[in-house]
Amino acid sequence: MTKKDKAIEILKILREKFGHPKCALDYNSPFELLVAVILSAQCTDVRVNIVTKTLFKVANTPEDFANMPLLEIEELVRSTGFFRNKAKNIKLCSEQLLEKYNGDIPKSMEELTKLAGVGRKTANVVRGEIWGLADGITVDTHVRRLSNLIGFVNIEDPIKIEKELMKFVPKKDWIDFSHLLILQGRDICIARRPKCDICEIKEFCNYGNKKNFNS
DNA sequence: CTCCCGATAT
DNA sequence: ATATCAGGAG
Repeated sequence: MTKKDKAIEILKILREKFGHPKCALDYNSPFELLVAVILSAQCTDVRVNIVTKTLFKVANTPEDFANMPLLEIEELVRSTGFFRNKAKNIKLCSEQLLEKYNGDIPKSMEELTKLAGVGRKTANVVRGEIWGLADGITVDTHVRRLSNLIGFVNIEDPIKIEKELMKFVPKKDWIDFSHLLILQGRDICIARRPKCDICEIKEFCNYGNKKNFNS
């Protein structure tokens, strides 16, 4: 079975399980999504949503953050971890958006990844969510883990993983592919304790096929 | 490569 | 106690 066939089968099974996948981060504007994704680095979406619920009542535009004292932003985002970096990046990114793009979010990958705190993963998420654009595949910690366990790749670098996945995952499925692997990663293929015994895509997974690492 | 870093599950 | 959570910058 080719990797492409495997990917298509997995997509089919996970679509039946999860339906049409959507971003788990709460937001009401492209800018709010951008901030939420910056905050989501090494932090659960559940935690990010708790923080942004309060944060966006205080500030939810580039102007708001550009004018807010850094220490105040730090306190508001503290519980997401890496809070000094994240606060600094959100403020700097807001200033960059105002200076270069009149407060709007640029569409291109190149422009997005030049913004403070915005790497390839964040840019992929924003582009896919806001405009349905995908000239890349979002590779986060879940996509990386599952791609290796399933046997799609045998590397750890997210950029290289993305390039490999793009070779055989049908382009029309790039956005859903990431969403669905992330959902399966949270639900079943948990890093600490994968529930291979009840995994719906076990038969397509190198790891789950070898042995039943259950409960 | 290292550093950033709090909350949570195990 | 320790690994892990929708990573990015220097």
